[in-house]
Amino acid sequence: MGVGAGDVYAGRMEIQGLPGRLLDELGPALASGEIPEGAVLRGEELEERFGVSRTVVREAVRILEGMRMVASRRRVGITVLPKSLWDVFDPMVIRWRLAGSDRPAQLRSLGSLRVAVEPAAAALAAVHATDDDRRELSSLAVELTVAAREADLTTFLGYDIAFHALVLRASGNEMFAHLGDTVGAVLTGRTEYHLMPHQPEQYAIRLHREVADAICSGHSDEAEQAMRTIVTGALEELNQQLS
Amino acid sequence: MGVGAGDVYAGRMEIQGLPGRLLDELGPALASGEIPEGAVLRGEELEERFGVSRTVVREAVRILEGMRMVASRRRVGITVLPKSLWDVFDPMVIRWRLAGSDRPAQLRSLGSLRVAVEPAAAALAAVHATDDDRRELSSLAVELTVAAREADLTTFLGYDIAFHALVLRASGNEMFAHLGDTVGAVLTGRTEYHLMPHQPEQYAIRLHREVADAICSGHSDEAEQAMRTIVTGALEELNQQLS
DNA sequence: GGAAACCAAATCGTCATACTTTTAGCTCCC
DNA sequence: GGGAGCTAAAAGTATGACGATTTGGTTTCC
Repeated sequence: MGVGAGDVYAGRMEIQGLPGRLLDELGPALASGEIPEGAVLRGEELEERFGVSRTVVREAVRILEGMRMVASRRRVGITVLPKSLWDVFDPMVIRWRLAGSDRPAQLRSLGSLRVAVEPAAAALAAVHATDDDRRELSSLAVELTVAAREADLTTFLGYDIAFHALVLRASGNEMFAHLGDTVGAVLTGRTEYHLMPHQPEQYAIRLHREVADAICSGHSDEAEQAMRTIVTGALEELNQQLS
Repeated sequence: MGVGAGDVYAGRMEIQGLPGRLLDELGPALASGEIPEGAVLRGEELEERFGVSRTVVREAVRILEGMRMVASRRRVGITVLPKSLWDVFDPMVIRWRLAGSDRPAQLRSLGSLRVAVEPAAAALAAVHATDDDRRELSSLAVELTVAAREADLTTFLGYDIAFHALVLRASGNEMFAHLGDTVGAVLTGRTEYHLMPHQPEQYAIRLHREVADAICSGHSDEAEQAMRTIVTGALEELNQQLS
């Protein structure tokens, strides 16, 4: 059912166990700047602070190290690296930053990224989408329209996310496809923060149907243009609302 | 000296110690498909195979888990997740894939990504670049030209990487900036595999100077167009060479 | 004979501890 | 004052023990 294949691994997106819970504390603290760049933590300190064993702390720190958020050095401790080095494409990092104080910066960055990527993805999708993709896309465009008419924000959000994720996936480019979740996070964040527009909704909806139609009929340029209008519009609204 | 700030942390891109060495073995093995999707490893097995302790294996596995390449489950073992779930933006994953059997796919994906992102970055850079950025860019364009004329491939590669990284950084978008290393990896991979063109070189060089000039004089559209020509050209050549 | 409940083994998860290695920073000597 | 060497602090690694959980077979009851 639904969009993706491989639900076998669903819900496995988070790190499990105690290290996971530690990350849920540390990640946001780092992203919010509560623990600032350059700060130095000691493993033992973390053990005490969170009441977990060395093993757990070390594994959590290793993961943060994998995201290039910290570096652990002997005789020094665990240093918080400058944000410019962080793996800003890592879904966890994105979520943490969206939840924290640099949500505006994160939303702006993601907005520009969407403007760059989604039109290209739409163009590729018009060429590479499978028949199933095209069917699903049409269907989503319709359900999107219905949900919008009924002003059902939650349902609408779900379909909107699914729509954009599908376009990205249908592009046939694995890297674009991977941005599906990221875009989903943006859309969710936007809704949560009531940054959704009310007026231009209708226009945006029509553009979504346009994208779907263009992709279905293989019109690359058209799909690209319509998608570009959607995402540039979203970015402009964003910049406006973040004043 | 040179491009970036913060050389304090230079060379800290790799995971340190035994877990790092384990990753150097496991990562490529996973990326190449030598250990296929769905395969199940046992921690103890890895301990023996690499002659390291549980601690080390667990930390390495945690990192792989952070990249969503594997999932560890009780009573089951360490399962290799489908490639579609891998954090395909993680620099390590990219390097492993570029070194392994799906280099072609990886290069194609990255090629498309560049086509989407770099023109947008160039356009933004024309607006947001600092004076220093602009000076550096001009200078790089010149050195690029010189190195090309002297047919010094290694030097040329270095400047080329620096050039594209600088444009991405000067865009003022942290996510674009972060793709600098990635693009660098592509360019390096392309050179290593003798996928560099010989004939259109001159044209490409001129385009680089055009990009630099446009950015320096704040001509967004011009910069975007010239950059688009560069990257679409690169992508076409790539597709051709990978037949 | 089949289905539901149960049990046991396998494997990861966590903890505690001991030992090793690295290295920042101090001391002491020249 | 500067450099060689010492010291101690912190992470890195190894190991043993136990806990938690999931799977899959086995038993039991209808």
